Amino acid sequence: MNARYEFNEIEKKWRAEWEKNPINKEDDVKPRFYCLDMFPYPSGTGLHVGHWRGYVLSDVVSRYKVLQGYQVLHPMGWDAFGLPAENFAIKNNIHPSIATANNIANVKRQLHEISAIYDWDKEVNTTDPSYYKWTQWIFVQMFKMGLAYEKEMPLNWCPSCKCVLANEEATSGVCERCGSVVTKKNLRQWMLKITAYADRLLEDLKTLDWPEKVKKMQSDWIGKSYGAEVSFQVENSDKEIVVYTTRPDTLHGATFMVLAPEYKDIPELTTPEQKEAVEKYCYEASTKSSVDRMTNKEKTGVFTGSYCINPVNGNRVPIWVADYVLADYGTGAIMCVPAHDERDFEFAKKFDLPIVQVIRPEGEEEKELTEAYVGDGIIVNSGDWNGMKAFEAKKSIPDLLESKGLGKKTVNYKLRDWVFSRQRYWGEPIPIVHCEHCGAVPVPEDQLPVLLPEVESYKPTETGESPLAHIEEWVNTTCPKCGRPAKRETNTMPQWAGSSWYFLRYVDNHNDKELASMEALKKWMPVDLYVGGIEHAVLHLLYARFYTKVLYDCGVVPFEEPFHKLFNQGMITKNGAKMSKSVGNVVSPDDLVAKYGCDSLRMYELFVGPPEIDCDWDDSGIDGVYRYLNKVWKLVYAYKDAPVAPTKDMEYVRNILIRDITNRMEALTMNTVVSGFMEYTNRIIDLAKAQNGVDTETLETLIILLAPFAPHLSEELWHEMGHETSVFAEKWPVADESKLVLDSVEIALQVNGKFRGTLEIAINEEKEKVLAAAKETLAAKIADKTVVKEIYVPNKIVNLIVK
RNA sequence: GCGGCUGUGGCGGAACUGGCAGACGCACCAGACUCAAAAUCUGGCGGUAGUGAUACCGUGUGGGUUCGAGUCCCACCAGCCGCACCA
Repeated sequence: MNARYEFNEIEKKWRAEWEKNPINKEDDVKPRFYCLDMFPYPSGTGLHVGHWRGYVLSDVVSRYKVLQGYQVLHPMGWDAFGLPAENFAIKNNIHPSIATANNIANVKRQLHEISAIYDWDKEVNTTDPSYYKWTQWIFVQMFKMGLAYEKEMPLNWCPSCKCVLANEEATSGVCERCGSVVTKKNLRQWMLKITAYADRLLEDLKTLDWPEKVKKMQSDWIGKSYGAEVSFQVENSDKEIVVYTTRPDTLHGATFMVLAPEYKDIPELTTPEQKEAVEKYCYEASTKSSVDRMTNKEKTGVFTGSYCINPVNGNRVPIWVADYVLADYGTGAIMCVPAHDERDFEFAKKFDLPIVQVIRPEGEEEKELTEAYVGDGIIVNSGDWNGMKAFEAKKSIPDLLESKGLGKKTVNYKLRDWVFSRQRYWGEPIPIVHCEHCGAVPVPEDQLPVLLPEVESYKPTETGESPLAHIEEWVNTTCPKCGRPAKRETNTMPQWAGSSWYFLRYVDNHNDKELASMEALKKWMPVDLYVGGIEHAVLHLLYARFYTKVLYDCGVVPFEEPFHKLFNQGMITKNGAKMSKSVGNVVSPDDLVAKYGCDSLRMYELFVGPPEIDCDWDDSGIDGVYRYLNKVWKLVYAYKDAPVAPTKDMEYVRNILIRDITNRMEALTMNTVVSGFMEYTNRIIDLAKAQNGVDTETLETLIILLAPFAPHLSEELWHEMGHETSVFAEKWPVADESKLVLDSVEIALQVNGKFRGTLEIAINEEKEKVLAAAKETLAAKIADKTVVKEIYVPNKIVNLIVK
């Protein structure tokens, strides 16, 4: 054995060996564990130390599970459709598939350098026709189920990507990918009816072992609310306006009504005198970007000249138009109760509309409101309803209205259907043929995949037309139903399409008959641990859950939720900024591997901080773990050949090491696992020096425990200990509780709650003896005082209260 | 604006159900080895006062509960994240 830790040699050797003889063999007797990373987009920049953080974590868990006797599925693949490859293609006139293949090769090389135990036979690539055949197949099923439909409507349009965006991609009115301000464009698009699954997507969140933050973000995004639709008769007309409200208890206080500028009946509701003003207002609203509409919160609006009748008290209610009402939520019309809604209050003040208080805070007198009161209270000024408790009435009134034919109980969601088509080249073609006679016809399943054709220009157009639209020989086809000439759908799918089901494909990735066999799905799914960044809290994770539920409904998968446990690793920044090529702050793992070795970098990635918290990268800390691994090497080198019999003290340290490392592994608090290793190794070294030797079991225990973290070093040391087989064939040790019982314990001594020293006592010593000993030790501090109270917590603390 | 999370040395961070705050590591300082440096090893390392044992202060701020609070409760401040007029 070399006296020095030659990581280069060792890592090379064992990497080659593991590639020949994988440590994670197929074995149907063992229990199974599916540990999944969010698969990467194979970017030209390659991986940086931030990517490694998640991959190391999942690899450590995978190896830990192997040691615990599981058969582990830990696959990797490529989310390879998408804009960067396409933009690169436009710039350099290289086919995206070529750039993608190059990038994959590079990233794969980097992944080999962390020695993650990926099973490359399970690799998937979303751009591979044998993969996207099934992405298209799923779309066809959705079409047949009525979940995929076409619609023309104003959509989020990114002027920079020249492409429509889903609502999830346009939060805050800004393009999720490039940060451009999103505008609206009226286009015919394919939509997926994710709203049909809103309730199940919300309800099933409860069953998931996910960070509460992510669950909350999803439930907020779905945005379920309970309320009522109420019909208001328009004065001197047979028209009705239906509004949605979550506060039907305030109905008597509705003093005006506001319609969204896009509300369809506005022209008929507008009086001739108001016509010009209303048309002008609606036109201006239509030209505003959603960012303007959001940031400019100053209320604006215009009166239509018409009135409707409040159904519960017969009052005349003026009808206004204002852009603070959203056209696509609820009915696009609201009743306004300025006394009890902040926005309505502001509007009423600005346009001098009446404010009628209908809720009085309990225990307070009625008084003039200086701001909207939105809390609970007693209903007043509301006829029969007076005296009811508002928040209780809120639940019962919808039924009351329903029985009188004035409205009905309703539920609403913020979630909108998913805009699913994109006007770009590098994506899955949507497998639909448009026929003049038959309408939209899905490509028959035996003709899938619809291959992405070669194209002369990848450039997106200003008009919202896909680059595929110009390839006539591809576009022109025949209708699968009637055989007459027809045209192919030229939009492609969003990048989310391929990533919404890839976790299903890993379990049976060579299957050309179905997307995955029921048997393989039952065997592996759902994913036991899913590791990835928080940025997908709503997007990918919501879409993947939706896909899974759809596939469950068509009997293709036997479960409703794909990811049992989710772990979000924190982002790694450099100088406070997200690592990116354009900022020039990318820390590449390659150099660090060369300098310190893969094992050191793996451990440092975990040691930088709590794994779920963002942290700033600093190279200097890696010296600490590098020194630690050297220490372990020297420890084994120094003592392996002359073992001593186990001592009581050493057995204690060994078992507490096992216990703490295991507990911390289970909690995924990886930074404390590493510090635990350091702490207990220091204790082993001190003891070894004091007793002039270490027992073999202690050294071997340390080596096995360390194996998931520093696999090469551990494997080498394991063989140095004289073993012929892999350390990963060993069993993760279990702490022997009997060795953790101490004879004596050091307790803290306090006087009036202040720390005044320690005392060594026999474990579970009698109270009287401990107190006597404590008083003796503290004699000088309590000499001229009287002890008025004695507090004794067994094996922990004595606190003497003196006067 | 609403909601959530987080505030501990020069830095990253420990502290299980309230019980010796600052584990572990980085950086730094001193010493050993060396002609010297690097590497390595040993020791020190929250603040103030004192030669010293020691004393007092100290986990964002202010209150409270408790024998005892980083940990529990109330109010506030700061930072980060999410949502963005969803009626």
